[in-house]
Amino acid sequence: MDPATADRMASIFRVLADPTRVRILSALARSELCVGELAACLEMTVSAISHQLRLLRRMRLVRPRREGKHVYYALDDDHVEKLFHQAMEHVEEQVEDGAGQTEL
Amino acid sequence: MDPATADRMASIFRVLADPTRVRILSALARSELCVGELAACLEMTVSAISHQLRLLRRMRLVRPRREGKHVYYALDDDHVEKLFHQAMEHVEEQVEDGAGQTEL
DNA sequence: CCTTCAATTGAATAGACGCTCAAATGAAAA
DNA sequence: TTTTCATTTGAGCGTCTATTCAATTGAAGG
Repeated sequence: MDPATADRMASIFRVLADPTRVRILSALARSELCVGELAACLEMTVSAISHQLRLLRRMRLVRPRREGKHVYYALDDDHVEKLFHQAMEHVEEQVEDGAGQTEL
Repeated sequence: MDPATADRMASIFRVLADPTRVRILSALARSELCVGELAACLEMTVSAISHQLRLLRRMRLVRPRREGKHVYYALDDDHVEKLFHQAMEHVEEQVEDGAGQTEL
């Protein structure tokens, strides 16, 4: 695999390599939410969430929709949801095995 | 999703969130290779490769096999190969779309 | 036993990343 | 227009991480 392709691959995974982003996507998988709701839901600052949403927007994983003073976000990528669920199964299997630790 | 689960999910993705590790796994997907061969193949130092292999070993994604003075590595996780290929498709689609940039 | 050589390891460095805080947007309401 | 309020943005900071370099390990061969 050429380095450029490897970079793109890594970029995809890097987006999902952060607990906050994972939780955001997980929450949006249940229902559309605005920034404030997401922040409350994850018990984090609005600013922190907004920063992460910027990344997710840039990667086309979420889509914003303005409604009055609120901006509602929704998932925007089927592939990611698939990746997500497959990783979920992987995690569950690892937990059963007592394999791969959380630490890197 | 609870924070602990999100952490485990993120850990899975973090392993694949590095170009070097992606290239290592990609190379091993074609054939078993020893550390020196991998280093030559990726044009990187043996040390750098070895450090990465340690992570991959710890996560049970690769398996070492000693043969004389050489240590041969092979893939050790079906799930990862699936994740890998799905992400590959995702990358290809994004490239077509001209969507999500490599930059974060 | 001593040498050789592939691989591993540890310390150090440089760069990337996530969060916080404060300031700025911008759309809607008054 | 002016105010309000959700969201966005930029700078700063602490942390994490990938690579390098040097030293070490450990198995095979002389």
